[in-house]
Amino acid sequence: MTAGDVAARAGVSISTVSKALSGKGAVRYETKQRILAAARELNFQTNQVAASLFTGKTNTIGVITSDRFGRLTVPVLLGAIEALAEHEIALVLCDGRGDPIREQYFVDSFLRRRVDGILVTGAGGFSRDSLRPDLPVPVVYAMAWSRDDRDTSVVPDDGEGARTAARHMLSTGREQLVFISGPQRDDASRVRLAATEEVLAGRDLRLVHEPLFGDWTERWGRQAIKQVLLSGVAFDGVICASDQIARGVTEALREADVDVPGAVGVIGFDNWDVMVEASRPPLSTIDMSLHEVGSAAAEALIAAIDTGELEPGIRRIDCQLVPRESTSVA
Amino acid sequence: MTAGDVAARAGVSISTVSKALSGKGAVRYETKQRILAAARELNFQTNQVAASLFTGKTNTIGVITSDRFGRLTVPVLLGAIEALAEHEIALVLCDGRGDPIREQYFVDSFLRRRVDGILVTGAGGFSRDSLRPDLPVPVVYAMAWSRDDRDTSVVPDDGEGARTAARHMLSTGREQLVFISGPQRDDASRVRLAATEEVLAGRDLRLVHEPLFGDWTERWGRQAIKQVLLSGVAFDGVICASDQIARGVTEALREADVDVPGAVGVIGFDNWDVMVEASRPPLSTIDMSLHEVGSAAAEALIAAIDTGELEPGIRRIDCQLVPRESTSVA
DNA sequence: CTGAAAGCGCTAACAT
DNA sequence: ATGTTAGCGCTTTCAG
Repeated sequence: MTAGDVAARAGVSISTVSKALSGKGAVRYETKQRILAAARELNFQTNQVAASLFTGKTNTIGVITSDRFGRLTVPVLLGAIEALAEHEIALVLCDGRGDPIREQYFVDSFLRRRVDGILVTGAGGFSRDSLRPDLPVPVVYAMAWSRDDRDTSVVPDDGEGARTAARHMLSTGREQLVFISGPQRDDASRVRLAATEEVLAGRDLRLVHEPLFGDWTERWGRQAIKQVLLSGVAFDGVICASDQIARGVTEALREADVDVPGAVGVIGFDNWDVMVEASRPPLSTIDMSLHEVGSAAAEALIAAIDTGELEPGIRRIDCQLVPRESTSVA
Repeated sequence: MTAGDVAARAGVSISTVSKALSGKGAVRYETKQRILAAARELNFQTNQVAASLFTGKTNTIGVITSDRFGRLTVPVLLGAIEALAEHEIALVLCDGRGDPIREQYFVDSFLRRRVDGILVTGAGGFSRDSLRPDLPVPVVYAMAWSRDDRDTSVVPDDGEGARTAARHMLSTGREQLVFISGPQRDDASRVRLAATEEVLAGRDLRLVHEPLFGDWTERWGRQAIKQVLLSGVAFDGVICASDQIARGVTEALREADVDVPGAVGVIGFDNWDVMVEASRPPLSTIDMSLHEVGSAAAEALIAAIDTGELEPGIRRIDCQLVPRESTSVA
């Protein structure tokens, strides 16, 4: 089933078929109808492989993920898929598992497939090595930014998100704040702490308890807040660097008969539906706009493919405050 | 950068380069080394597009998902990716959103791209319409099975999983069982209930409370078990059709001072780490072997591509009992 | 063992 | 407005 078959059936030449189907050449209306009809009858679908060989464009981009589609990666991917779909660009996916050897292998495979560009996604809150210098196609990093500043990366604006969270606490009248996060070594922890302290400092305030670093788990959230309760320090708000931690905190407070949000407000980070909605009360949180991170990264890639221009540096996407009951005021 | 450049540099013809690089023709050792060296120096990567045009194979399969990479789809996809990667097959992904029009559009796009096969994934526990009759490439359905019995589908063996759960309850000495599930209209609910009742019947037992149907949420789990507690019926085990429900149940029992697993055992379904581990106590559950569902579906597709043979019908993959504290016996 | 030649199915100048 | 032609970069007979 080739354009030749359609041509024969419509009684025209192959190039006329090409013009009619692509809409790019001048073809008489009537002829075009005849060709379209023939194509439909034969169930003809243009062979994109052949077209790509000629044009040099595959309308395909390669995506290499390093964290096995973690919870954060999936929305990013969906945002990218959606943006790409609008440009009729497909995406071939592979799982680098954060292993540079595997990554290089897949990059080669992408190059052989002549993808038009490469998108690299990773877990949030981490930087990563550049994929490879001198790649013949544009590359954009999403979530995990490249440490090479000639590369282009798109990430959520973590710092601003954390500042928004802190401001929200203050604006709901809470000034005795506690900060609980994941591992101290994670960039996300440090950035969010710094942002929190910055906002407090702007009001001549400080955290009432030294920042608590642990894991990104509910269990740690429970444990950390118990520690704070035991310390006896007075507090009326808890800023958590993830929804899982916030849920653990909320649960432990509930069990200690501390009223949330009455006595203590709690805010999380992520807007992860499962955590946020199942929590009692539902959690206020910061949404990282992951979908938009993905679509912005894809748009940048598409633009780079079209124009050859790719602005280097890190682009930060705004986070959104999502207020729910855990910080509401009576 | 083409095979011609490599040929020139190595002082041989293009066809010799092709043979040397593909390893398919007879080339003198020494010549081959020279060609390999030239290719390396020029950073040459075979143009797969051109190769595909000739061979008619793209080593690519199309994946169309209907539930936007839900929690269940991701592991399936990873299983498939892994299996495909071993055969150097790439996967192009698109998101049908369960919309037949979109799906047909993407199928056409796959056909134009000359994918070698199509994998259709969906949410678990549902059947779905066949993609399209008379597709020129093999199609395999994963998780959501096709209602057309000429199609090939791979799904977790839900029924057997539920029977395993019920048997586990009995074997840990619990006979007064309650069953809590999601919506009654979902196949998953009905299959799991039937399986549970079947196992009980085999021991001349029945559920001590009529089965409870609601949503797949923690909230529903809490609410349902409260209802059971209020009814005053004596029970020593709760079979939940999802981990989220099980977590809600466990939480509510804890708050009602019912000891789990001492007084009541609780088992879930899914083995969703976040739910299962954060629960107090950690949940026993049924693992649906999603990774294997994905890899089995991919293997079937690969075999079909190679041989043209695709055994129709529904293949069920075994589920695994994962015992944890919520059903342990002292 | 190596090379010349004929396409794979399409697109885009360039004629007509 | 339509057709002719010359490739895109590769693989694979088929000669030498």
